[in-house]
Amino acid sequence: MLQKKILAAPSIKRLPRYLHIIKQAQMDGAEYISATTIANELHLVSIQVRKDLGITGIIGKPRKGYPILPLIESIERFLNWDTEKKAIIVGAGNLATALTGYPEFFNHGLKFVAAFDTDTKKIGKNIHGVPVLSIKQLSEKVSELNATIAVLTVPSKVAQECANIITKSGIKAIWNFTNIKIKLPADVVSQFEDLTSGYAMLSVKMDSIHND
Amino acid sequence: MLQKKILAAPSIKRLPRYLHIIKQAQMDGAEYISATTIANELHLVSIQVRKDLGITGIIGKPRKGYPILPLIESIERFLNWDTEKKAIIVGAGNLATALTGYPEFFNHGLKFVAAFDTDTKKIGKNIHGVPVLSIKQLSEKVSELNATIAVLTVPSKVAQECANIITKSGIKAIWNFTNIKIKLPADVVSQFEDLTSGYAMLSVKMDSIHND
DNA sequence: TAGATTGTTAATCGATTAACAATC
DNA sequence: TAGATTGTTAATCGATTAACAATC
Repeated sequence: MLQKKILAAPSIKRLPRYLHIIKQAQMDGAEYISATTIANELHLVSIQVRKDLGITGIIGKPRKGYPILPLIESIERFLNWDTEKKAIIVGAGNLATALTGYPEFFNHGLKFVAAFDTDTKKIGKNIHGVPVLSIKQLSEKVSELNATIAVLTVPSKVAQECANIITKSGIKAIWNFTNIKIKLPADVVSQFEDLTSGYAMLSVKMDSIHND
Repeated sequence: MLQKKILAAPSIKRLPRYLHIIKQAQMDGAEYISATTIANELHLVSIQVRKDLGITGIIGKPRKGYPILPLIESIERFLNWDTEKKAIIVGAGNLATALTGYPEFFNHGLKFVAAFDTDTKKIGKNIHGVPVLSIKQLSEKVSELNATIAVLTVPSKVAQECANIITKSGIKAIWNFTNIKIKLPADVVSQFEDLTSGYAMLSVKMDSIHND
């Protein structure tokens, strides 16, 4: 199998933003887009965009830029956004409702197939068409539905406990929205999403303006 | 005024995680906490924690670590989490419901005072005790309520338009949850929160496991 | 005391940016 | 042609990590 090239984490995080700009250009009827155009839109420098897009292997044309169609395909392939991935969401609260209703995920292959909760008031209902089930059914349903990703949106107190249930079910990827760094077996990957870190950044930026 | 020291963005983003661990230790009755303890909990190396905590100016004790009480105070002061900040939320959808109901923000000085929307079905109601008002009232209410932060959770199509309304109201800090890089006057700070970048990271991590 | 831990200075590592020839 | 843009190699910058004396 062809070894996929390695890209630095900051570069990977920028790719979705590039993709968004490129798709907009496509909808505007463009066939090519230059690194300069993308960079200007995102307040970056063009050399950074050029370097990041190097991973795609798509050859740009001098004076025109990159051909949009293969560029989109290549970025989506790199991100594995070209294949459907079935996800469960553990904790059927407000954040789960926000995430299941966010169209960007669905558009990029992430399909929520079930939500799990302990609250009997929630079980049996559904959020954005996703059925809410008892957490006791998790393992059974994961096998049945072939889910490969678990999104964790439970209160932090039960985060580790839920993570254990998830890993027992055979799921190897956890998107963790709790503020707990959960302990996982070595073969399980996870992405820690910390909303308070963004708030910290904003607070510090606000303060620094006054101290210039 | 004493010039506040500058800390790199990655360090600032780690501070909330440290704070969380330190507060847990405090609740467990500890008076001191070492960089080693924090690092182990977060799967980091102790030198990194030590370096980051250097910004606080709190002097640690050899063999014991840092005194918890002043350490917490100092981190909170650095992040400006020790003062109340009034925020409005623009777009009263699912994400707004999740954010206004997230206790971590409230605990760190972020108080939502009003939500704004264009949907007449939402206007007049409230989300987690926060009144939903017409976006037409935004400017007036910002002055009246002394809000200093706007959290932007509207559909991307209207993101720039809403940002314009926000900046006209005099607000100088925008926490942007849309996937649009909005254009802002130079004196307005913003924090761009991109949920798809986390999804990109998770997808790539999942893929790399199989290609080892 | 021995040894765990701190704080600081230096070294390393990795990401960003610069330089520039090649191209259409 | 002139000039905007690419792709690649080299230089710079900044964050992380290492080293180590000081301390309790």
